[in-house]
Amino acid sequence: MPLPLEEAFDYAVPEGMEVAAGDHVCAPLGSRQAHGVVLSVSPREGVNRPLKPLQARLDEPSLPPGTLEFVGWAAKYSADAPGCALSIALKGLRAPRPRPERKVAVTGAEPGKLTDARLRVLEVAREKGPLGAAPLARAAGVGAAVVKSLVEEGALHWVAVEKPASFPAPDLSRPGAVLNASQATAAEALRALVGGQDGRGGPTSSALSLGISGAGEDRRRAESSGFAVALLDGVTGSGKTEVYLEAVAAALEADPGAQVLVLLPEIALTQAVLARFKERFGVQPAEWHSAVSGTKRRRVWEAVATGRARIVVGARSALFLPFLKLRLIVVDEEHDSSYKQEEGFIYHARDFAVARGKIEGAAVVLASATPSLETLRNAEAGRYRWLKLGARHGAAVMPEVSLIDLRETPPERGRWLSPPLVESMVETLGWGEQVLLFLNRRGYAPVVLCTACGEKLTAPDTDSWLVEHRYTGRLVCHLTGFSMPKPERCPHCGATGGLTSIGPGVERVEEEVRERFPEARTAIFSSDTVFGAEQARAMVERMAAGGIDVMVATQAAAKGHNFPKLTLVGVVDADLGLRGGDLRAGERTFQLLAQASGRAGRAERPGRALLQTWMPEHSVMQALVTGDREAFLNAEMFERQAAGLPPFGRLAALIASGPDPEALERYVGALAAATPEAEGVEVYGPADAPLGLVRGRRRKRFLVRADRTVDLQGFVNAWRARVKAPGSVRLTVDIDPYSFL
DNA sequence: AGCACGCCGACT
DNA sequence: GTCGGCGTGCTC
Repeated sequence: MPLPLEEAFDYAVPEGMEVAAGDHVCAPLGSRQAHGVVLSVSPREGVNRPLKPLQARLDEPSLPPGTLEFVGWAAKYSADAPGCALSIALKGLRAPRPRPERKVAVTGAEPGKLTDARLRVLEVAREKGPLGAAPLARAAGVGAAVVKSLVEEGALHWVAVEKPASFPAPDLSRPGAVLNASQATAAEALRALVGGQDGRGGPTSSALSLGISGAGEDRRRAESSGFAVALLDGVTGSGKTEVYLEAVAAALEADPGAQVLVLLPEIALTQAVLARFKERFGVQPAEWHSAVSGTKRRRVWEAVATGRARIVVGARSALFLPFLKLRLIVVDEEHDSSYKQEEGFIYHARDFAVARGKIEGAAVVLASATPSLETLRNAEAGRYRWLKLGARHGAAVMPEVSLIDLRETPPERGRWLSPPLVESMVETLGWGEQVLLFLNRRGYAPVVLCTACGEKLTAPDTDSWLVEHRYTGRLVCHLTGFSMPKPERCPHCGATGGLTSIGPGVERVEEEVRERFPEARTAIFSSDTVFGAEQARAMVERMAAGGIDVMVATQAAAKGHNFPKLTLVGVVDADLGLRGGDLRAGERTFQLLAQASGRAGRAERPGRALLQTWMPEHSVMQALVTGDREAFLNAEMFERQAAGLPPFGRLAALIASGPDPEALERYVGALAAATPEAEGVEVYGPADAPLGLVRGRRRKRFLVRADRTVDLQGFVNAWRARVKAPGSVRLTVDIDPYSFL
């Protein structure tokens, strides 16, 4: 059942009902009927307890065996209920069925009187098959009344016609893009990988220690299949997309039933990306992400389950679609942290893509300009094929990156742009070129402080600062979405006029730009100013066409766009991601800044990137300046290895939360006391979670570090089973945590 | 998840 | 004295 139940339930199959694994059924559950999926059917032996009978078999496309296996694996890996994973896989079925169209068709019966008009209608209807009443009348050149009367007299009748789903087959005869030598080599390697001439049976269970082990049959299936993983590693603009499109083509050519999944970070899923697929294969790929809703969602789900949709482009949850014959998964921007689902059923789509590839016997291509340490480690160890793309496509060169030491040249009080950055902006704008100022912070100011009492404003039920948005005049909690108008007086001490905005957000930086450059045309690109793909496209087009001189942007604009006249990227606060000391801070900052810097000078003009920092000697900053990714990664790897942290060790976070502080404290204490002793495992905590209060619930947190050889999920499950949580306390397990909030 | 059961505050 | 609030527990 797609419900948060610990296990699958057993039911009796009533006489005369045929069901098989993967079939959808309706089953009694307590006092109601629930939708479920058959996991397996076996003779009723040794079941003493009475079983309720299934109520009905539902007419829906069955879940293919690979999907079923993947769902089970996913639940085990995430240490969560199987029903939670299943629920994601069935998301497409919860949408309404497309309403069949009402059309008229001939019955064969003669109408009472056969006029010319009637004759024409019947002829058209006979020739063209079922048509809507209005189109039929139009085609026959008669009024609607003629059709209506023919229906009344029984010569025509209404039929329900399913709208034909439009998932036309891709056109594989189209030529691919012209590739440079480096691209061609990589494309060839990928073609071999998915075409099967090479790499069959490649890395198996050792590839990931994702723990797909065991059952002899699975292993045989995986080994005889096309499972193999490749890392497509190339700087921004090196043309990774063209390369993996060749892998897509190869997979589709190799087998007329083959399906391909391309995963993208949600914000990268724009019309522009879909257009590239359309250009390459002549058809629009099936699209799957949170904004695809209603009947469209169901159509895509059904088309995937029946094999009609051959190319699916989607966000992380597309990984749970019921593919019949998945042969290739591409994970673009594999390092992107938005692949980590942090709420509800917790998973990392990149890791799960590799697992699904193994289960389905599909090739997996991970593409990035700044691969994650996890992936690099696998590539270095030879478990993934490592394909490196060389220089940038076309004539452009990488921008020159330099640091602005804020200790030496700080901005004036209340300003955020340092003199050297301003000077460079003057130059760039003087040449008629564009500037992108990058600050990964929405709104006007991240903190509002009362100068009378010193209180920083927070939401009533959550411990994170309220962010001031001047554009809307509201204070917003970016964690929960809570918002309120900016008050006149301090909610804490009641003083008026003491509320001060602390620190910069994109709105405030844009304000400074307007003050300094009154002539410049400015724009803010963030999720608060740009809603949806349509507006994003419009903004990108305006920038590309030169309609904006200075764009101030959050990471919403850090990737994927090509602005030929953009030659200066200024990073307002390069240190931003390094504060807070989480495991991947350095790595993430490097990735983000490398992306942002890579925006400058993509065409024939050389670009510059200026990074404002308080710690220019930090290894992240040095790596960005020297362009020595290798050295930075080596240092980072060394530190992780020494500490036994990912990718050399494994982590799990346990977060207990509840409204009653005492009950929570008692439970967490009992858990701590019950920590199992295990070789190669350390448990830290309980500590107050960094945001101790969220949505009125107190939170406490444990962190488990384990050696790679340890069964981490087994440890966590055994541990939590020792202490029963009171009803009011919830325990969330996050395997491989990314966010440390 | 949904639904029932159960135990405490504002109504007739 | 009852309606209904949601906190708690169960569903093969």
